Order: sequence, then C-alpha cells, then structure tokens
Amino acid sequence: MATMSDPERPDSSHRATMKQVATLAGVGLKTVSRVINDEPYVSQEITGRVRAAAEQLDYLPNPHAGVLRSKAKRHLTIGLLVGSVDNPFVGALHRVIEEAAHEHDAAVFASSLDDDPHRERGIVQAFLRRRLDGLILTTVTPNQSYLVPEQRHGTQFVFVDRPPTGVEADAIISDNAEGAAAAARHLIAHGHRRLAYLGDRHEIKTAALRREGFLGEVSREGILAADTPVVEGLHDEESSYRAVLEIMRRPEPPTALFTAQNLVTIGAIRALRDLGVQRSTALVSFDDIPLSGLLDPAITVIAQHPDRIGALAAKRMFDRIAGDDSPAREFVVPTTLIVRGSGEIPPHD
Amino acid sequence: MATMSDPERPDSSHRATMKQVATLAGVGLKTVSRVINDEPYVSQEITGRVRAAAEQLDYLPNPHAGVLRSKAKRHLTIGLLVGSVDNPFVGALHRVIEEAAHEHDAAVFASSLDDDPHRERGIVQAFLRRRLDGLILTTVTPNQSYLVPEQRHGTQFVFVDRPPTGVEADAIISDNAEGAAAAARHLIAHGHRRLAYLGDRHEIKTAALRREGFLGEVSREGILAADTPVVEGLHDEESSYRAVLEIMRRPEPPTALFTAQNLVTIGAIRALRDLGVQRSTALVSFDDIPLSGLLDPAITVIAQHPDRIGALAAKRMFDRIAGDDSPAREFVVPTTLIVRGSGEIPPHD
DNA sequence: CTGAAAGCGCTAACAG
DNA sequence: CTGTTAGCGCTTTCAG
Repeated sequence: MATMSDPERPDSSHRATMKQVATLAGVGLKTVSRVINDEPYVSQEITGRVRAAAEQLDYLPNPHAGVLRSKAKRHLTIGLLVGSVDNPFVGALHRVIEEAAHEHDAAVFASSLDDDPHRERGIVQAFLRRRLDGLILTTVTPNQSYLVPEQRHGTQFVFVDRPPTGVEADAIISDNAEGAAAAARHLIAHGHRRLAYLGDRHEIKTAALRREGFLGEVSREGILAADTPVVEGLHDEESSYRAVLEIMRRPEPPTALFTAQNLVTIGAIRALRDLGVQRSTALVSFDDIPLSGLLDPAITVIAQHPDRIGALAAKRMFDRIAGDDSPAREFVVPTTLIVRGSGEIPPHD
Repeated sequence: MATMSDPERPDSSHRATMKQVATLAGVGLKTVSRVINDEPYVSQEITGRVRAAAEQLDYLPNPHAGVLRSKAKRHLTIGLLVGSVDNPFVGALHRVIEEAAHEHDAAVFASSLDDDPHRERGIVQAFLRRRLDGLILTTVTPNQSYLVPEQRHGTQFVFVDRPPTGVEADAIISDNAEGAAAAARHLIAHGHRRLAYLGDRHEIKTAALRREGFLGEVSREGILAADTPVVEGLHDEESSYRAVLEIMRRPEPPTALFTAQNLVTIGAIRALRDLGVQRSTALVSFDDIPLSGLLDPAITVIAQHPDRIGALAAKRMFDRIAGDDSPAREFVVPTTLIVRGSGEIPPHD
C-alpha cells in the first residue's frame, strides 16, 4: 500500500541517536559523546567527521537520557511561580530572571497562580514532577511546609516578594515597612494630619508590614489613630474604588491617601476623579503603576525594584544550585520614593 | 571523618526509585508502575500498599526515564517565545496559554527575545535542545526557515502576532489592515482630512499591513498622500516623541494622529502634551495601553485581543500535538475600536 | 586518544 | 490481576 511506509526504512520523523551518528562517522559511540560534550582528547580529524555526521542527521542530544545517567542530575531548569503574569512588577521580575538563567544556560518554566491559594499546591506539584533544579516563588498560601520534603531531596527554593512560612529558604523582599513609613513621612512633611491607609488583606505578611510601617510613622508624629482611617482587605480596583468613595464622604475626610498596592491605587485614582477631588487630595502609592507619569496629577509612588529583586533571587538560586549551603537568609531591597505630583498636594481647608 | 558521609548508607538526598517502592511494598516493579500510572487491573489491597510505600519514600516518578522509554515521546512541555515579557499584550497572551497548558497537564517554558533578532536563533535552539513538544512564538527575524528541519522531526510551531516566513505553520494574528482602516475611517468620520501615520519599521509585516490598511482608507476618501505624513521606523517612546514634535511644527500640521503601536502611542501622548495640543489633536492608537482610560483625554484605541489570540494559539498547538496534520493556516482575529475620547476630538481651524 | 560494557529509572511486550 | 525481561539514549567505568 502506498500509504504504508516501508518498515525497513528509518522513520524520518525520528530523531537521530548518538549511535547513528557514530555509525555514520565510522567511530565509536563514546567518541561521539566526547565530541558533543566538548571533552578533550579527541583528534581534530575525528572531531570534524563526527560534527559533520551530526549536522547531516540534524542530531540533537537527548537531554533525558543524559540526565538519567549522569552523576550530577542537573537539568538546568528552574521554575518561576508568580502571583499573576499580567502585572508590570512580575513582568520585570520574569525578565531579569530569564536573563540570569540564560547566562547559566538554564531555562525557566513560568506559571501564574492568579493569586489563588488553591492552585498553588497543584502548580508546585506539577513543577516538581518535572524535577526542576529549583523554584523561585511568590506564595499565596499561608504556609509552605509542604515543600520541606522536596527541599530535603535537593530542590532549591527562593521566595520572592513574600517571606516563607514553615520552611527555611532564602527570601528577597522589598523593604515594605520602611517604604510605607517613607510615604507617611512624605505626606506629613507636606502638612497632612488626616491620612488614610488603604491596603490588601492583613493576612498577607507584606501587607501587614506596610500597614505597620505607615501607622507607626503616623503615631510617631502624634497623629491619633482615630484620625487615621484604615481600610484593609482590598484586593482589586473595584473594592478600592468603593472604599475611597465611602471614606471621602465622611464628615471629616482625609486630606491624603496612602494606597498600599497597585490595583488599590488605580481604584483610588478613579474614585478621586469621580469625586472631582483628584487635584486637592494627596496620594502616594506603594508600587509603581504603568504610565503613572502621564496621569494628571502624576502619581507619587514608593517604587519597588523588581529588577534588583529578580537579579538577587536568580543569584541566590544559581549559587544554591552550585552548592552554596549557607543558612537561609532574608534579603531586603530598599524602595525609592518617586516624586511626581500627587503626593505633594497640600491639605485643603 | 565526621564530614564524610557513610558510603554504605543510602543518601537521603537521593530520590526513591520505583524499584525501592516495589521492594518496600513487597510487589514487583511493574505493579508499582501500574499504580503510579493509574492503569487498571491492580487489586485494591496492593494499590493501597504501593501508595503507602510511595508516600513514605516521597516517591516522585522520574519523568526523564519515562520519556526515554515510552512510545509517544511526549513531554507535555511547550515553549513560548515572545518579543518582550514586560508588555501588557504579552502578559495576557502568556496567561491564557498557561491556562490552556495547565488543562492539558503541560508546562510552559517562557522566554523573551527583547526584540533582538540576534537572540532569536539562540533561544530557539536552547528550547529545542530540551525537546519540547512545540513552540509558540513571535518572531523578530525576517526568515524562520531554520525551523524546517525541526519541524520534520516532529516539533510543532505556532506563530503568534506575526506570520512566519520560510516555514509553513499555523499563525494567529490580529486583523491589522482592517484595524488600521477602522482607525482611519473613525478619524475621517470625525471630520479630519489631515491625518498622520506613525509606525514601526516597515520590514515588520504587521507594521506594513497597518500602514497599508490606514493609507488605503485615507486615499479611498480622496485625501492626497501629500497631505498625509507617514513616519516609519519608530521603535520606542523617544523616537516617536521626536517624530511627533517635528510633524506638529510643520506649516500645516495634521489634525489627527494614528499611532500604529504601543510605545509609539506613549511617545506621541508625551509630545502632544508638551506642545499643549493634547486636547485639540485627535489620536487613535493601535493596541490598547494600560490605564489609557485614566488619561486626559482618555485614549481611543484599536484594541487587539491577546486572550483570544492566545487561546487560539494554544488550541492549535495542542491539536497539532494530538495529531492534527491539516495544512497550516493563518487565523485572523478581529480588532475592536474602543472609543474613549482622544479619537473624537474634532479638527480645529 | 578511542571504544566496549554496564546501567540510570522507567515502560513495552510478553508471560504467567 | 501480577511479574519478568528487554531496552530507550545516554554517561560512566574501565580497558585498550
């Protein structure tokens, strides 16, 4: 039959093996292995013959066979698990980790949790099943002790943005408390005495740190807690929008807002605009937002440095993979106040 | 020596093998294989014993061994190669592809080209060395015929955002010409006769399609080419900013701008503001930009649908992997005009 | 400098 | 329902 391929003919859709390359080059299997892996002690002539044969057959070494047999079971593969892929912070993080991985000849599996704690375990498992060398992750679950057995089996973990609980591993985080404190100082220096804090769920450690940093500074200035509305549990634009509307309609509304997160900031901006008070209410945001410089007023922010965080995370990861077994550490990356306008609006009377 | 581990003791950092699980459970190797792979015909009791043993040893199957031996050499792994990871379009794309992969139990390697053609070959090679089932990619090189041998060896390719050259493969792209034509129609319907086109390098096929779509519509309306400044080769904010400044300072400046790309739009917005004409010059952007609704004026855009593009790309990929060998096709995803304000500004006189 | 033999951890193909 | 045997494509080991 015409549709049936000749069983004697090698299937062209199959990859060439090292053995086939060896046969074509007229050398032994191990010699091909030496050439492919750039091991020394192979004559120029044979090296040339082997390379030619490999090229002719489109030979690519099978990495699975290699990993299976070799002593150092390195896969040159790491995983990156982040809250959500469509977020500028995460984009920048991904980018630098990519870059560092590339320098180490490693590849990066990336996946998003969409901030869903229920997905975390499953996705981590899916990654581990692939036997990665390590995992860089932003956790959304309250406890990561389920990683302990994996860690004992040699998989490296580096936490980013949020510190781990229940497992000892390196963590790279922004200086949340100090960044939030700087925001408070900035607003107070511009004359504000009625400040509001709008933040994410209190259970998220970083959110708690921002809150403490902010409120600590406020009380240090002698401002009463009663004069400082605190709204937490805001996780998206919509909830933030509504919270700001509500706060600004109170009898003595705040003259300045501190929004402790990306999406909260955006919701707040919308609300201030709809109320027509965006030019008379000060606003400082934790975490930069895209195009914030083009807004009117431009948004003053406490910027994080995802590039530095990512670079550090990648460095720790590859150091660990290379054998660094020093005690786990937390690395704190400073934040930067970027003055753009919204944070310098004076209090109205 | 205390620092030297006993060579007789099994290294706890090593993974348990199927054989060890079999021994512990007191069954044969193949029985463990059956339980792990949920094959039928294993008694309840033995299944239980095997599962318990596996758990006790933190057993995880070694996927490399599996791939090596099994007939269908599927790795359940695909690659995603995009222009740049920190770009909202790409973020959304990544997200839906992720999601689809997850449903197929597949993992996604993601990498960014940073729009650098020189990196493309290298990164593609790095991916192929890992023997992925397929690659979804945005190309930046003019020709991808180097993929042909890989394709013959069974790796699937699906192109996204830009059609391939020199290789036959599915491609999912926005309706660039029609989207740009819609922008022209919209501006003309609002009374404009002096429109400017600001776009990316002409060699990029999608850029050329947008240009043709736009200019075709303009000439159809009887507007002379001489009255329609065309600036191409804009690849970033800065070059776009300068181009707009230059155009708007001409004797008879355009009353409406069409910016054919993300970054070009942002540069144009800055320029219009610096000239103080952002409320008197119409602007329509191809591709949505983040927070464009918060700008003043809010930006009217021809939005692409990265979610639909990504979903289609993933569907084609997994269909191909599953054996679909129908001829390669180009899928065109429509764009949507989103009216927000900047595109409805009438011509001044 | 080169190659033959063993075996990594698993699945396929048979046997029972 | 369960187990045995071979061998995937490579690296390791050891012998030329």
